[in-house]
Amino acid sequence: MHIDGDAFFASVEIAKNPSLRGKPVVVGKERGIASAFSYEAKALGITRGLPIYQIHKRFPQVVILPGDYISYTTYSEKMFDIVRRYTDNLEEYSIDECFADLTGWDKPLKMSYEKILLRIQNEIKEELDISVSIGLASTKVLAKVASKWRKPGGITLIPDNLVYEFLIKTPIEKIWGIGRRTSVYLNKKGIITAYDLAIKDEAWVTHILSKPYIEIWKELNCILVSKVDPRKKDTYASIQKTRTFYPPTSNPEMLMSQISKNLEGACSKARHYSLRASRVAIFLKTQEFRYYSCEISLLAPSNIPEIILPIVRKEFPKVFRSDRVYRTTGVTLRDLVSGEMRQESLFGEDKKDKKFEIIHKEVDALVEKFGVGVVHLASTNKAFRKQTRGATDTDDLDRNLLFL
DNA sequence: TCTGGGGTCCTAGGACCC
DNA sequence: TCTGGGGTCCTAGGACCC
Repeated sequence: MHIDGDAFFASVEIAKNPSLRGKPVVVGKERGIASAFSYEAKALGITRGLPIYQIHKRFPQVVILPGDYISYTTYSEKMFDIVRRYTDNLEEYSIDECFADLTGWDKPLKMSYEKILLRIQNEIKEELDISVSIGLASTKVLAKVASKWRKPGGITLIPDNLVYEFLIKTPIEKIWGIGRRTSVYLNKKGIITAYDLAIKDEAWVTHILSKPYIEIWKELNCILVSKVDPRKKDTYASIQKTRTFYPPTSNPEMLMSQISKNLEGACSKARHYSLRASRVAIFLKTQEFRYYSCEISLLAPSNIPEIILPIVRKEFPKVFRSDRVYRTTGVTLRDLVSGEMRQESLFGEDKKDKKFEIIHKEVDALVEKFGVGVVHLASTNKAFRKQTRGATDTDDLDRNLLFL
């Protein structure tokens, strides 16, 4: 089974404040683009990623709200708990989607599968006042096709013997895991619908496509590749912080300062989860949306920006060129290891690390209490100043900054 | 669509080793 | 050295997802 919240963020906003029901609602004010919208807003022609200022101008009647991620998380957890009344084998796929394995539960529950889906959908509606669409099939890829079949509020079962009848009506680009690039590629090979792919033989598929797509092909043919995985995800493989700024710039100090801010943010999150990065990647994105990146191995895993920043600064010229104009910077911490640091270093950098660790314990507490940015690296200062419209260099003096 | 932010997984090719 | 064959590790980047 795959459950998908209908216009989830907007639905939660309406559940929180029912006077919004029936109105076009858009969430994403704080990001400057529409990240979710109600069906009424969709009917006006609003699409994902549409800039908020344009929505404001073109559709003044639209209610524009900032995202309230704490509420979304609460609703999400409640939704999953309702599903868990029927099976423990539930995989939380994203904030508004989950997979659950109902195999065999029809007998003990003394209900048909369809009845179970209906019950789940009703309980979510009654208790949370939000609508979901549900799909049921032999594999995750097919269950996703099913849940998308009729939105909002749909329930769709795809038994194995009817799979091809659904796939023949499904354009290949609608399949989970097949994006724009692969669709274009497959179209050129004569594959237009999901059915066209499903009926190819394995030799053809392995010759033409790589591993993830071979798995999709199997799942389209009811061969289960990806099991429902109920393990709660409690850690990260990587932590990324990025920021787009306006206007775009070629100024290396400005860019380094943005990277410094990215790094501080990423390290702060890593410390929160007791994770340390063994590698760190930085990237610059140009006006033309071209990425330039590089990756660096650290001598010892760290989550201390003061330790990592000098290393990053040394690598910065690898990605920077003064004749390019950049709009976004980003930092990714990877190869994260969890737990306390223990390893004694040969050259005693860990002593320095430990000192900063003590400082950061205090700084993290201050940030917790007073908000992001109350204490930050001097190297990040330019990036913070950038946020204030019309700021000038003399603002530094007004801010009465303390330097560590 | 002039396009935000946070993730995951996979592959090609180079460096290096025996 | 004008070089065979097999393997691992690392990095950049592609593609996709929500």
